Amino acid sequence: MSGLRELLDGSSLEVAPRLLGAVIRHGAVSVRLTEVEAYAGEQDPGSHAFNGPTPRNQVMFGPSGHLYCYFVYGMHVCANVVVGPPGDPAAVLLRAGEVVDGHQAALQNRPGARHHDLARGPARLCRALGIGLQHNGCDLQAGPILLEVGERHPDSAIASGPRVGLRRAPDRPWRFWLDGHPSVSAYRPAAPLKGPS
DNA sequence: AGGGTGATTAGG
DNA sequence: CTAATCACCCTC
Repeated sequence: MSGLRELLDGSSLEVAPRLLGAVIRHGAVSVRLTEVEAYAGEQDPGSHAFNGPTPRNQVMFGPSGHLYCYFVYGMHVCANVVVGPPGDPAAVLLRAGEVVDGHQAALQNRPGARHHDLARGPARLCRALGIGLQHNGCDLQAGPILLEVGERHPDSAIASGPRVGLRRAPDRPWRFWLDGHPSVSAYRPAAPLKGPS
């Protein structure tokens, strides 16, 4: 019945592109995912779980299909879908999407935003959906945040490239997006490491 | 192009 | 305890 388990079956690298077109919903607001990034847990220097379990990342070590939310840069919340079996802290970061329902409510969460900017960027996506730290660990099959299977996209519609904003492992092309979609966030390389120039 | 903001983490 | 870092957004 729930195609959700099939959707989330496999490594984060397999699941990430498959999540494009899926819908994440909270209350009145529904967002169709257009951009995601894969994180490979303890094998991935760019992952929050690279150095093993900590209080913050413990949700990623749990079962798949739950939401991992974290607070960053003093003001922003971002959200991941946990994938992989318990003990394997893999996840997919929800980077951007298009609001397909609840436009009015989303606009209240992000006053003044243009339609294609409402959920353009991981922190904006959470803001538009009203996702906060209180939703960390939420079961996406039970709510209040829900993940729903969406339309399938052919591989030819999906582009990939380097992940955004990482200083560690910036070369892995583990970011996936629907090619040409206006809600896809702009790529910015991370600031260079401090040191001799 | 630059600043804001504060939790989280590793290290002494 | 301290200091560096940070999967970002906004305004200039």
